[in-house]
Amino acid sequence: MKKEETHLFNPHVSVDCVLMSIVDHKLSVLLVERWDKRGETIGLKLPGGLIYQEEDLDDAAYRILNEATGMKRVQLKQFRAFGSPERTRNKEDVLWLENASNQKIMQAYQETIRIVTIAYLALCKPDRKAADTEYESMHWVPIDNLPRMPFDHNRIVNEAVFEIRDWADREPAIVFSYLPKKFTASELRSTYEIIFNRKMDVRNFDKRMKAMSYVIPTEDVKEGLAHRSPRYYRFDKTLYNKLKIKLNKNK
Amino acid sequence: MKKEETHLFNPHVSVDCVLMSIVDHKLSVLLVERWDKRGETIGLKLPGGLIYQEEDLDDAAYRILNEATGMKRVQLKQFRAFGSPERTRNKEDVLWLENASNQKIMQAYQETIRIVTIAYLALCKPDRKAADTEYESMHWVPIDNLPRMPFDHNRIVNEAVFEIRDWADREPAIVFSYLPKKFTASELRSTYEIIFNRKMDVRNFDKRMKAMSYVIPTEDVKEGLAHRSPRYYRFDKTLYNKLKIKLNKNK
DNA sequence: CCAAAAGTGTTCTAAATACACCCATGA
DNA sequence: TCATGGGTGTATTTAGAACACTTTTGG
Repeated sequence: MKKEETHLFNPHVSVDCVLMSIVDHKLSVLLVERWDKRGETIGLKLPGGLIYQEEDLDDAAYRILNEATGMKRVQLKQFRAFGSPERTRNKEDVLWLENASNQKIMQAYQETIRIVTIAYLALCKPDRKAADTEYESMHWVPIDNLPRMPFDHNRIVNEAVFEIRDWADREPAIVFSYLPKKFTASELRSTYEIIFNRKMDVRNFDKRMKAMSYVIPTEDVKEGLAHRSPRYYRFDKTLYNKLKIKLNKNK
Repeated sequence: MKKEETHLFNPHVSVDCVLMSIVDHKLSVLLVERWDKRGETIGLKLPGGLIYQEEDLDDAAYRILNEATGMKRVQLKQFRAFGSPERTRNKEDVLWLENASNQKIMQAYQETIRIVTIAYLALCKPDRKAADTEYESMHWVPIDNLPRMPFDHNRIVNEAVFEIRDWADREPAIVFSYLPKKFTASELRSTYEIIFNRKMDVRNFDKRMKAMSYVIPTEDVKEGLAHRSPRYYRFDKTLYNKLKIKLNKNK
């Protein structure tokens, strides 16, 4: 990391990012490889790390997101703090963290290691490359096939799955952060089906989609398919935000 | 505090509790007086404090709730972490905290004071007395008349107001943690009206209440009023929980 | 001409809203 | 007997769910 020498880590508070996407029609989470001192891989974990001493939590989340994926303009949502003392009981995890953050974490504690982590959530496109090298190797792992992860990362991901559904209900905009600029009706429907893990009726979904006035049909169609060419739609973020403000006024 | 000598504070993470109730028909927040070293009052703040080194966040929240109000069985919900470095820019606030926690906080930091706080929320009955003496003087303050508070407590309370409405929608049970064991239909309606800050139609609310099968009419009536005696209802928590489990299965 | 997905309406049910009058009680 | 809030039903609108067939296209 470029900033490593000019910033001091706060060894008591970390941020973990649950980046979700859909890969091979499965809701998946971005995990990064973890290495020991000799550069041997020792499993997968959520992208995350200690905050800098002078850094806001949200800023730390965006920094870590960016370091892991190169993404900058994704909408991140803080969804929960995890602070059980049990999180850091595993010495191996802590030793790894010392190594990764180039900092003696043990010394910051008189007695017990204790790190509270703030978990963030985003839905994103899966086709981004890591822009930085801290995480040379990132993997999209389907949520029904997670490895055992360090700290309480398994628990964090499980909670995040519930959270993403809630969030998609309240803020449909986040669904479009997964989709490309132009998408077909069935791509949008399939996205909802995978996030909510249930089939949705084609005609009812079509009605629902028509009710989203910020989903604009274009004149473009997707061609080269072995069936009728579907129309492309686009998400109008400006319109969405205007409507949101209007709705909030009624509250 | 009894435990002060046996537990070590973690000077990097605190918990703040937003306890809400209804006082004089206004949604109100419990604030406690803050004193300087000479015992002079220097304004109001949210009940909150540093976590113990070996204490889970939820446990810390319940401890602080209990110290402030004597309450033990209230349902607390973690709703947000606040971690801007700006929170602790005001030296006076930090000096006060050192005094209140009997601990040199400054020394725990190499450079800048930095405390991340996890905010918790509860709705409760306003008629509890403080069981402990850390907060000798607690005050219910209506949310539309908040004083300027230390750290970012004003912001925390503002966010909490949105949160309590969300929460009451998702978990109607919390509304009954404000009400006494027996309550009339109009007391329940008035509670909703005050939480959501809007009038609700009497007949529609009655229908809605009848749909809450866990709100059980009793044979008791409230007497001594200058009008028809209203029936008392009670909240059946066991039934509520059973129904909740059934509903969750459908998800 | 066949396989595969696109596109399209109606009916039913449930939930939320709007709306007004008589009743029981204590003062 | 009056003032005060208690208690009650219907009609309308809205949102969501169930449900099936024809069209377009490439192979």
